[in-house]
Amino acid sequence: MLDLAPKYNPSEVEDKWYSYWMEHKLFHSEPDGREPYCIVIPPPNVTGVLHMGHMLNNTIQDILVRRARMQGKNALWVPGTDHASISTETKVIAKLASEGIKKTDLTREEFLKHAWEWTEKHGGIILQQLRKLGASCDWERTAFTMDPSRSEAVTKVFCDLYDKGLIYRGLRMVNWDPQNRTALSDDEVFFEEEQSKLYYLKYYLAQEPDTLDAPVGSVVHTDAEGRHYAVVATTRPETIMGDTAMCINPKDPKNAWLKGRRVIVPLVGREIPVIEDRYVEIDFGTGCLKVTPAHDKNDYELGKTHNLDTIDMLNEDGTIAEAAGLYVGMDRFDCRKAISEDLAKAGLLEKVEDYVNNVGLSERTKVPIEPRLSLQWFVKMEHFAKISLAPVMDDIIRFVPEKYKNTYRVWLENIKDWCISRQLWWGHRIPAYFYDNGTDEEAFVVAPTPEEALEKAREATGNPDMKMEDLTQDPGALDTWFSSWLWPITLFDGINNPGNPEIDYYYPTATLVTGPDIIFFWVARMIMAGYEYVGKQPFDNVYFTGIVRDKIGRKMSKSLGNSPDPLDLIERFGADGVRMGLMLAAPAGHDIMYDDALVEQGRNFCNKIWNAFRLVKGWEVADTPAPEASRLAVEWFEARLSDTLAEMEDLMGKYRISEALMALYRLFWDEFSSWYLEVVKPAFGSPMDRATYDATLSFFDTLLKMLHPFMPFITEELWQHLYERREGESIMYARLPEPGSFDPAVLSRFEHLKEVVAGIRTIRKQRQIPNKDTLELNVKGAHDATLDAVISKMGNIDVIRAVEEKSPTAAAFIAGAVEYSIPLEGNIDVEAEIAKLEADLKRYTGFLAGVEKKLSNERFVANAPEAVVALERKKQSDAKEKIAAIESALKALKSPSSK
RNA sequence: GGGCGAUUAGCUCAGCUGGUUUAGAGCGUCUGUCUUACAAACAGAGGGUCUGCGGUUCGAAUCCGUAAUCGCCCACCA
Repeated sequence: MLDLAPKYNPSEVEDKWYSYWMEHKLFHSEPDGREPYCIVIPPPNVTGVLHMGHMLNNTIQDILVRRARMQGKNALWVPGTDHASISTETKVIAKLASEGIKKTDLTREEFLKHAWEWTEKHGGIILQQLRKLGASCDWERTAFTMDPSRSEAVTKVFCDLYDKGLIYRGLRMVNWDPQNRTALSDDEVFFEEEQSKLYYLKYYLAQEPDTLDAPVGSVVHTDAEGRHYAVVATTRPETIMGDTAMCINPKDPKNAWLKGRRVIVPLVGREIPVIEDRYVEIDFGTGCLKVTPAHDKNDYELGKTHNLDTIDMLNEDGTIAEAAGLYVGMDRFDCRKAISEDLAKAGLLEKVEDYVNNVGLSERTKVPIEPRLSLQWFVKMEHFAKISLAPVMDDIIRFVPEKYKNTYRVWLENIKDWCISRQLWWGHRIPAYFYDNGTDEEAFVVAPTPEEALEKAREATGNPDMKMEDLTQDPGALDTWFSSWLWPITLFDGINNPGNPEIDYYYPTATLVTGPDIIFFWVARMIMAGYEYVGKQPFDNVYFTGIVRDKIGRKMSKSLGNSPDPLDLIERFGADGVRMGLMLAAPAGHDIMYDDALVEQGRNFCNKIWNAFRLVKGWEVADTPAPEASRLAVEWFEARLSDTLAEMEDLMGKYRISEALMALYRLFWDEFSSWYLEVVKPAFGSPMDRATYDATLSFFDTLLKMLHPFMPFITEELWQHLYERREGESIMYARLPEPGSFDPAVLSRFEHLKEVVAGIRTIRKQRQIPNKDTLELNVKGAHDATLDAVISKMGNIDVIRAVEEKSPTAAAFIAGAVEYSIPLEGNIDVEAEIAKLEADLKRYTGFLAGVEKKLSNERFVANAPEAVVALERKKQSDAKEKIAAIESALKALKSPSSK
């Protein structure tokens, strides 16, 4: 016996093989004459650590890449990381804060120094972790979204889009994150339900009329002194300092008495007009709306329509600004509390109700966002929407699962301009230069370098003496996604150096594997950039993974502590086991409920493969003729292998990876180990004939190749034991065989055989007959003797005899329409046998009745396709035969002679 | 408020354009077995009428309608 441990020990082989692959540069790819197959990694955050989502996502990518490689394609998987502007900057600020340093105390350069240090310290950990998983990335190509080549491209694209009129700068209502003090795009805001309050505030009339001429239906509020007021319901009383109007619906009878009047903002004392707009819902609250154009999107629109003043009363950190006049410097939420108390004291608060509303939160910091009017940079999206819709709808880019096409379409059809500027330092700096000391917001030029900017500024101003010091670069950085959307292009230098051999060869990439949560952020935008800058789709297929949840369906999160550490799992179950376990449970687009039981199954499978190999390699070989049973098993398994190869090809083409893996799992475990190996296994101590041995090794070889994309380490290890091979060779580059043709009858015959053997085993078990004891098998009916040699071996049968009638003392079972029986010493339990047969009889009679009902229906026979009718007739005759066999068995049992 | 998707064995899922057996798999369960590759295993068994209702059809898990439940996306009415 070969010296292999009885259990597979992953830790002994994983690092060894990963080093081997690296040492021989087996992951590296260069353009050549072969068909390319390229995947670009969705770059994880540079300072991130590996979590279960990455495990799933990267396992899928590795499977696809390894499979392509084994199909003879030039496979390339490009790794890299994302600078993750907001996320990283937030982390750096937190780290500095812990050292007592405030961002505002630092210059831009100082801050960036800290950020780079942080990036270098934590950066790339995640890529190291991916190696543990077995990821076959071409590490020589590791990229970073903020390295010089990528940065140059980003700047270039910004300038180009600006020149094309697709980027503009404008004053807009944007989502403002007061913690990070930056603008966010709409996609970076998520909404959460919050228990809040609805405050009803009193707005007194500015001028008390002598007589109030209120129309019918008016709801007029009058206080104890007879003064009139309107009531406004708001969730944000702290914004009243920014009120510049009150708005009613022109068709609202309740508030018609307010038309044309002016009211006084409570506490503030400012007079504001009552305006009318159909935007106001008559039935919400009191039908009166306070209008704060500087701090609400809809109010801003109202302000524009009605020419209202705008009072910006919040600072960028969310505290109350000078312009408010009151509560200056107080935090917005403290102010809400204070103001509601003050309003109550002043008798200006009518009532407070509990209210559930949706609050927009910053995706990164989770703080409530503040709609804020500010000057930002935007990408016009109409053009991009136009060029990117059709390719997905027409399946030039195939989405798996397909349902996301819809999501994509709806988003593009309602697209809004993309706010790309962030008031952050960590990121690509906006290449815009102001030349008027910041006094004129319009006085800027956009250029890739300061030198070119100066040139342009001189031209624009007609002042040839302008100096570099007169230019001020926009302090802002670009949205991270403004670099990510170029990823598949910039990895091959397709912006700086268009038409170069690499971009021509690898682009469009084959498949993008990512989560549906970034379909808008990233997938859609890559498609846009792809068409704009290369004129082609960035990828042919997009595979959307699900979310990894815990076994009761909760998202994995740090706070719940329900997220296992991937490296710990790899330690405990082996990388192959973890990969296998995850993949078994992960159909495309389905969330996966993670449970250790899954990876245990994966580990067990590794062990099964390992032990099957130990068995095979432990055999002695002799030049003897092959036994009949072995010959038949080889013929059968060859067919079975081809069958599964074809099935897997089909499933993988549809990205049904978990099903493909399951097919393979069953092939290896049930068919190969439980049947094939058991049939060909020589008696203890006996050698095996060479023909069967060679066939078995060749089967094993094919199985390892089929398994390799899913389980790279164990397959490489065993493949090495299987053959002598030269240093540098690897199963990674072995060719996956094409499915051969086979006779389906070979498979169906073997399936029947399994039924017969199972029948024999059941009888053995029921009667507690040891496997060692040989038995005689009697056959009544049209038995196909082709596989008798196998039946004999697997059932430990010494004689197979055709009989006219079953012996009265034989235990019987029916397989197909053949009655098999095993003569036994002593009496059989006639009652039990009869009961079992009668249950069968009932079942088949019922089945036959169903079939015959169909066949006797003239309309069925007339309307159904011929093949279907023929099939029903076949079912009918099969059932009849079976029933006849059962009845004859019953009759024999019931006849007095058997008692 | 709008849209999309789901509901099949204890659990996780297949079942593609309606007809291949009155529905399949893996895991789990139950019963035997330490049978020299593997107890992380072997052998055997049980388990669902396809969420409810209605319809179309010769025929429905599969198509249509409807109700319920769940999930996701978009919008965000103060």
